[in-house]
Amino acid sequence: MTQPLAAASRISQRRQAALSDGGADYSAKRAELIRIAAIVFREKGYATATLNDIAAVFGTDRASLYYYVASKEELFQECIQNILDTNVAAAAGIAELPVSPREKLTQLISLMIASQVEHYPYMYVYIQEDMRQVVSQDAEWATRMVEQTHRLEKFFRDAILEGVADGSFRDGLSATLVANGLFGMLLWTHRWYVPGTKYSEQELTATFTALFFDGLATP
Amino acid sequence: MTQPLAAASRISQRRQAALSDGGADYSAKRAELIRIAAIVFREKGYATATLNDIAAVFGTDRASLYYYVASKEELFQECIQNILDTNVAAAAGIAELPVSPREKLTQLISLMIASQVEHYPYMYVYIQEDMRQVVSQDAEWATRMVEQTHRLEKFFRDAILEGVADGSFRDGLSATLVANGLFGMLLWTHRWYVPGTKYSEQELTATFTALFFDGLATP
DNA sequence: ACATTTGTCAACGCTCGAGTTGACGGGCCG
DNA sequence: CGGCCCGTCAACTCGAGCGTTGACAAATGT
Repeated sequence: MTQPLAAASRISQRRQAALSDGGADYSAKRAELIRIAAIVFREKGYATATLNDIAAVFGTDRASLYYYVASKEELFQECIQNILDTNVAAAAGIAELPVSPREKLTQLISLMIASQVEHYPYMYVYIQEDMRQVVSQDAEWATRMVEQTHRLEKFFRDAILEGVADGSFRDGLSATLVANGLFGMLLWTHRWYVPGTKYSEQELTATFTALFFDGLATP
Repeated sequence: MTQPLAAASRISQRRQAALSDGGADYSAKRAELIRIAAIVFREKGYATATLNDIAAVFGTDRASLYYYVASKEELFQECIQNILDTNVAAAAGIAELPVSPREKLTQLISLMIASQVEHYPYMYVYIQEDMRQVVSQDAEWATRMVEQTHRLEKFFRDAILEGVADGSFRDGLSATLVANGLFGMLLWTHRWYVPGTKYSEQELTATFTALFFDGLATP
C-alpha cells in the first residue's frame, strides 16, 4: 500500500517514521482521519470531495493531512481495503460451514446487510465508486480489489450451485444470473437505505431472504 | 435546460442561433456528440472524463464542442434526461394497462432490462452517476430527475401493493423494501452486464421474473 | 536548561481542465 | 465575383486542487 521506496518529500519521511514506530496516538488519529474521509467521500463522491473538505471536518489544515497519509488515493484505498478483505474472509468462513445451502445463503445475505449497517460510509464508498477510475497509479491494487469482489460473488454462486445439486434450489436458472440478481438486491441498498432510519437491519434481511428464496407470489 | 438568458460568450450566441433555427444537419451532429459523450462518460465516469476525451472521439477539437453545447454539465443532462423521461412515460403506460399486477410487474421488469440493453451507455450513466453531485448549477434539474426516479419506483411499488390487495402476492413484506430489492436486482446489472455478450435480454428478463415471483427454492 | 520530536500551517509550485476569444478556410447565395 | 455563414481550432485566461516546503510553537525527553 505505502511504497517503502521513493520517500521523496520531507513530510513523507516524517510520516513514514511515525508510521513505522507506530505510536498508539498517531495510529488512532490516522484511523480517525480515514473514518472522516469515508464520510466525506460518501457525501460528495471521491472525485468531487476535496482534501480541503476532509481537512475541515478533521479540524485541521489540508497540509496536515500529509502527515498521516501520502495522497488522496491512499485515503481512498484505506477506506476500501479493510472492509472488503474482512467481508471476503467472513464469507469464506460461512462457505465452509457444514450447513445447508439455504442456510449458507441466508448467512451470506445477513453478512452483507450487517456489513453495510455497521460500516456504513465505508461500504457505501466501496459499492459506489469504481476502483479502476479512482486509482490511477497502483492499478495492481485496483485489480486485487476487483478480484476480491469476484471472490465474494463466487461464494454466493457456489452456494446456489450446491443447492441446485442437492435439489433444494430449482434447476434451470443460471447460477451466475441469480447470484448477480441477489447481489444487486443487496448492494443497491446503499442508494436508498440509511442505517438507523425507518427500517431495521433485521427487517431488510428477513424481507430479502423471504423474497429471494420463496418469491413474491402467493404459494 | 439551456438558459435563454445570459447568452454571454460569442460561441454561445452562435450556438443558440444554430439551435433556434434548428437545421437538420446541426441537430444530427449535436445528437451524435451527445451519443459519444455518453459512451465516454460510461467508460471513464463523469468526473474523470474530460472534454478532450470526448472531442477526440468526436473527431474534433475541444473548443468546437461549445458550438454544440454550453458546458460539460449540459452534455451530461442531455445524456440523462431523454432516456429517463422516456422510461417514466413507458412505465406510466404499463401501470394503466388493465392487466394483472403480476403481468404489470413482468412488463416493468422487461422494460427496465430492455432499456438498459437498447440505450446502454445512457442508462449506465444514469444509474451510476449521482445527479446531485454532477450537477452543481441547476440543482432544480437534479431534483426533477430524482423525482422522476422516485416516480419510476412508485410504479413498481404500486403494482406490488395492488397484487397484495388482490391476493396474488404474499402479504407481510414491506412493499417498499420489495420494490427496492427488485429495483436493485434490475439496476445493478449495469455493473456486470454488457449487452450483446454472453446473456440475452430475454434470459435476463426470464431469470429475474422467475426469481422475483417464485423464488429460488424448489416448490 | 536544552535538544528533539510532534503536530501544525502559511505560502508556494504546478498541473490540468473548463470556458473564451478571434480568426481562418471553405462552401453557399446574391 | 464578393459577401456571408458555418464549422473549426490555436491560443489564451482562469480557477481549482494536489502535493511540497520550511518554519514555528508546544510537548516531551535528557
